[in-house]
Amino acid sequence: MTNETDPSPDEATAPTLDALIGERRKKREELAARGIDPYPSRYDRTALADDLHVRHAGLEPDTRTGEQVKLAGRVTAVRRHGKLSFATLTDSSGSIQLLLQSSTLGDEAAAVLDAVDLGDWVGAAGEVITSRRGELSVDVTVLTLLSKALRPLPDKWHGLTETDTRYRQREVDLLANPDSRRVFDIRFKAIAAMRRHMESEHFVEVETPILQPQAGGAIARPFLTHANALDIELSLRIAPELYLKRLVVGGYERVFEIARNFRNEGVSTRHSPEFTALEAYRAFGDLTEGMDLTEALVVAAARESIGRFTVAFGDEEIDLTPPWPRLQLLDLLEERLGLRVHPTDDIGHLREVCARHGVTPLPEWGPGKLVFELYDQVLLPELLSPVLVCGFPVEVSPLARHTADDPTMADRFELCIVGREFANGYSELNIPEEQAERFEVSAAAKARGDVEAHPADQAFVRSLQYGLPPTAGIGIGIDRLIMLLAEVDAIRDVILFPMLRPEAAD
RNA sequence: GCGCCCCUAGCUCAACGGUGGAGCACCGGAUCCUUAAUCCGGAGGUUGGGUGGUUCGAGUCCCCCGGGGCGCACCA
Repeated sequence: MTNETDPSPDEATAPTLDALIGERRKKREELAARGIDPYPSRYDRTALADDLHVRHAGLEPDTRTGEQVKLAGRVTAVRRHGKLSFATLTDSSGSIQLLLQSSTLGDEAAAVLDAVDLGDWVGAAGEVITSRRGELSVDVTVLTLLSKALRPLPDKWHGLTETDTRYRQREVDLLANPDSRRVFDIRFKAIAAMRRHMESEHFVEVETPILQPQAGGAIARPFLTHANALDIELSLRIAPELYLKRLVVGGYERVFEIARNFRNEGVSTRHSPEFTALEAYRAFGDLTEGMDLTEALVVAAARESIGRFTVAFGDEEIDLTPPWPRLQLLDLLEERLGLRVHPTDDIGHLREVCARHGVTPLPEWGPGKLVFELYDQVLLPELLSPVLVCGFPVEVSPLARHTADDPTMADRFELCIVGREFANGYSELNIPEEQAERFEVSAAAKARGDVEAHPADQAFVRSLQYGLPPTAGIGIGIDRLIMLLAEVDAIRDVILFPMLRPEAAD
């Protein structure tokens, strides 16, 4: 059975990665053999790296502060010089240099230093000093291993570039690539800022169903799933809108949800099947309050995530400083096209205008959709600075209230920046009969095979019959907003764990 | 869905169709103020997978499969 040419697993033909992991495992066992626990249960840190830089800025070289601190973080660099070593410790706040002298280090700490690898979590206790070259450091007397990293980290200088691995192993991306960390810091600061703003405006943050019997509130294809207990088909929500408005009916006059939405559609640089939107509803308001709130939220997000109101977009510099112009869609189109269009225009004429501007009309498009497409394909891409575009055709706004003096137009706005839509809002349609009629129209389209037509939602219509007060509603695309603020051009770069095909089993 | 491109050591990258290399990381040694430390030595490879094809010869050219990226279409 034994074949002499077959290498045994222990020999040097084992894969290199296994060898590297084996090396680190060996060091861990050696420490354990000396009675050092490689996985202690806790460490009482007293300072963060960045605190020390702030508190001890501008010290002369070779200063001893007398301040004793205990730091904890990952070892991200080691420079050994015989009896003197330097290491870089990185924690959530930043990095600081550790200075380790064999003369002042205890036996145990010296053993830890010998066995420490890049990526290990350590605790470092000692005095805050500056080195002879003037770098703020901690003169370590006790070095404690907090957790051994068995797998080697990516290149300390080049980091991790392969996008596949960056997305699949985001934790490695985050610890190896400072820019990745920067993007997500912006994301979560911006979301926190928006949440604080909503709270200061007395909005209540609520949770509505993600698993819904019928996905509504937007025009999109849902993901489908099955509930075993009830033996029913369910959809993952495409928007929280209908449930949030039902809460306004129920007396929550100001509600919002930071909602993960799911749309079973194309994946691209700007589309993720799973994305986040902030939706908010404010009773007694109309379009004006919706625009005020949208502007305030984006401004708060920018101020508290990046600390400025200018962002780069390609070669352009975009200024987000409020107030933003609020302009009528039909006026903007008139200016851009050189003629005034309206949903009551002859459909043949509108098709011709579309064709003239490079918009190919589909046969099922009504006049409102034609006007909307002129906006979407011709006007929108040219709106680089923030603009609140007001007044959209009712035909493409099935949940919005129609304008007082024009039944074919809705009191709806979109926020446009860098040629993209960032937010959408309207005065909510609260007349039950009118909502029911609009549902009938779209349900008929659905019955004809339009998979994206909005389904009729009787529970929602019944809710409106109890009375929805005049209400302003908005939705802000969080992922795209973060892309704008962080100046990245792939939506996957602002989503921690984007949807990918499963890794191969091997 | 369609088109184009990418996949080489743990990481970052080289290699005209002609013996698969380097830097970092790793291992051994030297080094008491370094900071992408340095110096000496060493080890590390099924070139994403294919007992598919062409060729005297394939990491390289062709085909199939897998994964990813970008562009177009749908969508926010």
